[in-house]
Amino acid sequence: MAKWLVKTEPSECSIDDFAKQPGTPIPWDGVRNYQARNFLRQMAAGDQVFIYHSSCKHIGIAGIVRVTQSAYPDPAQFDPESPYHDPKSTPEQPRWQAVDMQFVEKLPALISLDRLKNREGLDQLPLVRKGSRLSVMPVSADEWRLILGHTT
DNA sequence: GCCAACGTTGGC
DNA sequence: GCCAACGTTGGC
Repeated sequence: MAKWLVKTEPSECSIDDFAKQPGTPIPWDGVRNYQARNFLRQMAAGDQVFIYHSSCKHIGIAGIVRVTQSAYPDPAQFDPESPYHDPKSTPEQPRWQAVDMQFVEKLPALISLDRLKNREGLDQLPLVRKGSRLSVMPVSADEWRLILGHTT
């Protein structure tokens, strides 16, 4: 089972929004970057995903969700009213994908970006690489374990 | 609010 | 195909 990390602004969708509806799949939509989209396409039901809070007061990994539905065309791309509308997308040739995810757990304590940067073994994780803006990325089993492993 | 780094667009 | 201009991301 593959593992992943996704970034989100908690004002948009936070781990608490998942926690409020523990049995309900929430669409992960609005991804408008090709590299991130390609990773979305590789997600399978059952995959676990770190939720990372960005552009906020407490930056870091806040919890875990899991994929309940693999990639399907993101409806927002067809909606002229949506900020995620893409006029170059058609139902025959959709450019963008969404997946559904649902709550697994909120971490007892946020794992801060600062801590992630200082952890050995995470140098290859795009999240901590200078200038990286990738919002959906794979996490290896080793990285996953390192991230959860120690909390000091 | 600032700004470095990045991705995309479009003229040539 | 190049690359300048522009818009966005995201930490600080």
